[in-house]
Amino acid sequence: MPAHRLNGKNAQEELPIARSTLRSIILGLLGARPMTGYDIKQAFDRAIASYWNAGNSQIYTTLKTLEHDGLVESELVIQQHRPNRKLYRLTPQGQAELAEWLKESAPARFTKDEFLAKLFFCGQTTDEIALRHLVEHRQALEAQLAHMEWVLQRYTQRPARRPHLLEYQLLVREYKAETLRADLAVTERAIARLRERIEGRAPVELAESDRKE
Amino acid sequence: MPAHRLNGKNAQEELPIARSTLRSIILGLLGARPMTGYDIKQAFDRAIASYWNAGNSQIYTTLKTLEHDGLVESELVIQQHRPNRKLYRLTPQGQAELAEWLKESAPARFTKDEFLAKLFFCGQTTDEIALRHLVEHRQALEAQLAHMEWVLQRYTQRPARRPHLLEYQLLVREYKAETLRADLAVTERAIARLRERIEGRAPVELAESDRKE
DNA sequence: GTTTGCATGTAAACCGTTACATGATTGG
DNA sequence: CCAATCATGTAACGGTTTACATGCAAAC
Repeated sequence: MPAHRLNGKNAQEELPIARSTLRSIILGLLGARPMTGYDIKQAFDRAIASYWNAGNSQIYTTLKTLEHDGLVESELVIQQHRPNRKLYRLTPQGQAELAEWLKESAPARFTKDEFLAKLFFCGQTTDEIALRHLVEHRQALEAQLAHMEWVLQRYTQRPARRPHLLEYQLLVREYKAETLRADLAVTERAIARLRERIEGRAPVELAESDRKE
Repeated sequence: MPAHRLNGKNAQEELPIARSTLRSIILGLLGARPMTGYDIKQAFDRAIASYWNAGNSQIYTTLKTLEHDGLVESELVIQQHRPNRKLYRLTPQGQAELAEWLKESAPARFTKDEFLAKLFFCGQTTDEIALRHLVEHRQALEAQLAHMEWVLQRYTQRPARRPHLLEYQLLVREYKAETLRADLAVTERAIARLRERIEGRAPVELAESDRKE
C-alpha cells in the first residue's frame, strides 16, 4: 500500500488528505469557536507564538485548502464600517480529523535553535564575541518571560468561557515558563564564568561588554 | 536599491552569496578540520542533532553549492576496500564567511514544538489521552538526556585535539541538559496532578496508560 | 547470508518566509 | 495628519523532508 499523501488533484479516489501541524493547530483553534483568518493570526501572536507561528499568507492559504478538503466551512459575515469577515468553522470531518490528531502521539522531532548552533562554534571566535551573544540571549529570554506573564494576565483576568479548555493552555505556559527560567539560569552562569575569565586575562583594558557602572 | 540576494546565474556582478544556518553550521564544522559529507552527517547525529539536523540529501547538495560559491574546496581521497572520500576544507573566503556568521547576532526566532502545540489543545480530548502524551513525552526526554550523557562521555574520555573548541560545545550540552531537566520536572508534576485527578474520578478501573509493570 | 558501516548522491513534494497588494475606520 | 486596527489575500523564493538509487567490505 502506497499511502502516498500527495495532495494533487489528478487522482480520482479517496486520496488521503494532507496532515501537517499547522493545519492541525488551525483545526484546534476552530474547535473552540468559529474564527476568521485574522482571529487565528491573533491567537498565534497572543498565545501560541512561543512554540509555533505562521504568517498571514500561510494562514489564509491553509484555510482555503482546509475548506477545499472539506474540513472547515466558511460563512461571510457582512459588517458596516469595517471589512467583511469570513468566519470559518469545523465540519464533522474536521472534528474527526482534529480528534485523530489529538489521539496520535506527537512524533519526536528535534527542535531548531540557531542560538545554540552558533554558540556551539564559538570556540572559533573570541570570548568577547561569545559573551556578547550570551548577553543578548539573556535579554531575549527575559523579554520572552515578560511577554508570557503579560499574556497570562490577560487570560486569567476575565473568566474563561470554557475553563476546561484553558487548563491545558495554562499547563503549556507553565511548561514554557519553567524552560525559560532554566535557560536563563544557565545563561547567567555562563556569563559570569566568562566575565571572570576575561577580567582575569585583561584586568586593565576592559572590553566594552564587560563594563558596568 | 533592490539588494535582492538571488542566487541565480543571470546577474553579472558581485551578487551576495546565500546565507543560511545549515550552510554556516557546515562551515563551522569544516573550520575545525576537513571532513566529508559522511563525516558531517555523523557530526550532526552525534553532537548537533538535538538542536539542528539535516539529511544526507541536504548535506551533499549544500556542500556542492558551497563549493560552487568558493567557500569550500574538495579533494578526492582514494581508498582501498571502501568507497573513495571527497574531503572538503574551507577556503579563505569560507573562513571569512564563518567569522562573519560568528560575529553576527543570532536572529530571535521562535522554536517549533509539536508536543506543546498538541498539549495546548488537549482540553478538547480526554484526560487519559493527555496523560498518555505526557508519559510518552517524559520517556522521550529521558532518552534525550541519556543520549546526551553518553555523547558527553565519548567526548571527555579521549583528550581533545583543541580543548578550546571543546569548551563551548560542552557549554551547549550543559545548557541543553538543564533545559531537559527542567522540562522533565514540569512534565512529572503534570503527570502526578493528572493521575490524581483521574484516580479520584475512577478509582476502580484504571486506564492502560496508568499501569506500569 | 543478513545486517551494519562506509560512502555518495538525485528528484519531487512539501513547508515556511518575505515581499507585495489593497483599503476603510478609529484614535491620538 | 499619521499610525494602528481591522480584514483578506497572491507570488516567488528558499529551506526541509521523503523517497529513491547504488554498491562494496566487514562482522555476526
